[in-house]
Amino acid sequence: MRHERGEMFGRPRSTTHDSIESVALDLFDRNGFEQTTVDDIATAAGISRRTMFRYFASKNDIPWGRFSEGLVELARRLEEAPHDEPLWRALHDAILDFNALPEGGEEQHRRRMRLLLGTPALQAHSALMYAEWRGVVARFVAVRRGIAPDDVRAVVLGHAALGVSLAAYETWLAHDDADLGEQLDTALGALRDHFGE
Amino acid sequence: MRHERGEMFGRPRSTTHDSIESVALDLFDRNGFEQTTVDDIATAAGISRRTMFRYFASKNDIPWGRFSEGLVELARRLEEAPHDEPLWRALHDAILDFNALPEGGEEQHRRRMRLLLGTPALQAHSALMYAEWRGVVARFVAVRRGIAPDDVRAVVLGHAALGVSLAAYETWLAHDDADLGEQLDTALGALRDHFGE
DNA sequence: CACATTAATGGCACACGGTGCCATGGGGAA
DNA sequence: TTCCCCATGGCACCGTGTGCCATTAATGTG
Repeated sequence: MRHERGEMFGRPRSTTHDSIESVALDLFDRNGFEQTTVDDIATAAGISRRTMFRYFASKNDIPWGRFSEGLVELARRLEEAPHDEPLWRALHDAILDFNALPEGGEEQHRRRMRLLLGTPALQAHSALMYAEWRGVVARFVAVRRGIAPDDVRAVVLGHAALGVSLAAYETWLAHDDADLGEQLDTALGALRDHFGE
Repeated sequence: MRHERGEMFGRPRSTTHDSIESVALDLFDRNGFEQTTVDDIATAAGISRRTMFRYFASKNDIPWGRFSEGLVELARRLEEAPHDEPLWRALHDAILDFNALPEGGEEQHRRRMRLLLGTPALQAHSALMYAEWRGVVARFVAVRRGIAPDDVRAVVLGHAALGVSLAAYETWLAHDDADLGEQLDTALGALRDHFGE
C-alpha cells in the first residue's frame, strides 16, 4: 500500500536544514567562509560529512538555505494568482512573501545576506540563483502577456525586479533599523509603472 | 647591473597563454567544459599540470584569457583620456577597443563567448569578472563627475554599460554575419543620452 | 670554457570539495 | 518477530588548487 508523502517512515532524520545552516553561519562569521571546511561544519552539527552533502548540494548552497524550494513555491503562487489581479500586484505581493523573514529571525537573515553579498565565492554562485529567480519572474510575465519567456519584454522585467530587490537588500543591510519589507515595497513600487496595466 | 623588464633571461617560457587557451577551447568544444580535466589540457598543451596553473589561476579563468590584464589596460586608457573629450565618447571608444577581436580571430572569440555565456560554472565565475569591469567604468565616471566611486550615479552607469554590452554580445552570437564592433557601437550609442554632456 | 645568476619547469605531497557505493541503524507496519 | 523503508555514516575515489623543491635552460662574467 502506498503512503502519503511526509508521513513518518523509515529512520527519522537526525537534523534539519535550519540546524545545519545555523551552525554553519556561526562558523562562517567566526572563521570566514573559505577557512571553514565542510568537515568543520559537519562536526559542529553532529553529523557526518556525507550526510551534510545530502542536505546541501554544496558548501556554497548552505547560506542560500532552501532558496530553490522557495522558488518553486514562488512560481506556484504566481501561477495560481487570480487572473483579475493586476500583474504588478501579483508580482509585488508574491515577491514580498518570498522575502518574508524566515524562521531564524531577522538577525540570522542579515548574517546570511551579508555573507552572500560580501564573499566572492558566494557572489559567483549567487549569479546562478539570481538567474533562476529572474527566470521565474520572466515566465510569469510571459504567460500573463502572452509572449515568449525569452521575449525581451519579459526578460527585462526579470532583471528590473531583481535589480530593485537587490537594491532594497543593500539599503536594508546598511541600516540596522530598516525594515526589509518596507524597503522591498518601496523598491518594487518604483517599477509599478513599468509593469503596465 | 639591473636589467630592463622584458629582456630575455633565465629559462625561456615553453608555451603561451594563447596556446593553452586554444588547445583548451578545442577540448571544451569536443568534450564539454566539465568533462575536460586540467590534466587533459596540460597533456594536450605539452606542459605539466603545475605549469598550467602558473599561466591560469584556475580552470574557470582559461576561457577569460587575459581579461584581467586587459582590464588594467582599459583603466589606464580611461585615465589618460584627454579631459576635453566628452565622457561618453571616451567610454565608448575605450570599450570598443577593449572588445576588439583578439589575436585568435573571430571564430575563436565566438567559441570563447559561447562557452562563457552557456556554461553554468563559467556563468558563476563570470559574475566576478563583470563586477571588476563595472568597477573600472564606475571609477572612471566617478573621477570625471567628481563623485564617489560607490555613488549610485557611477554604479548605475557601470551596470548600464555592462548590460548593453552583454546584449550586444548576445546579438552578435545569434547572428553569424553580425559584426561585434557594430553591435557594441549601436548598443553603447543607446546610452549616450544617459552619459550626459 | 667554467661558473654564477635568473627564471621557468615539472614532480610530489597535501588540503578540500564533491560523488558513488554499501553496510548499518532505527523507525513503523503486518 | 519479521519485513520494509529510508536516513545515516564510512570509505574509496576523482578533480581542483597550492606549497615546496629540485631541475633545466637560458644569459652574463671571469
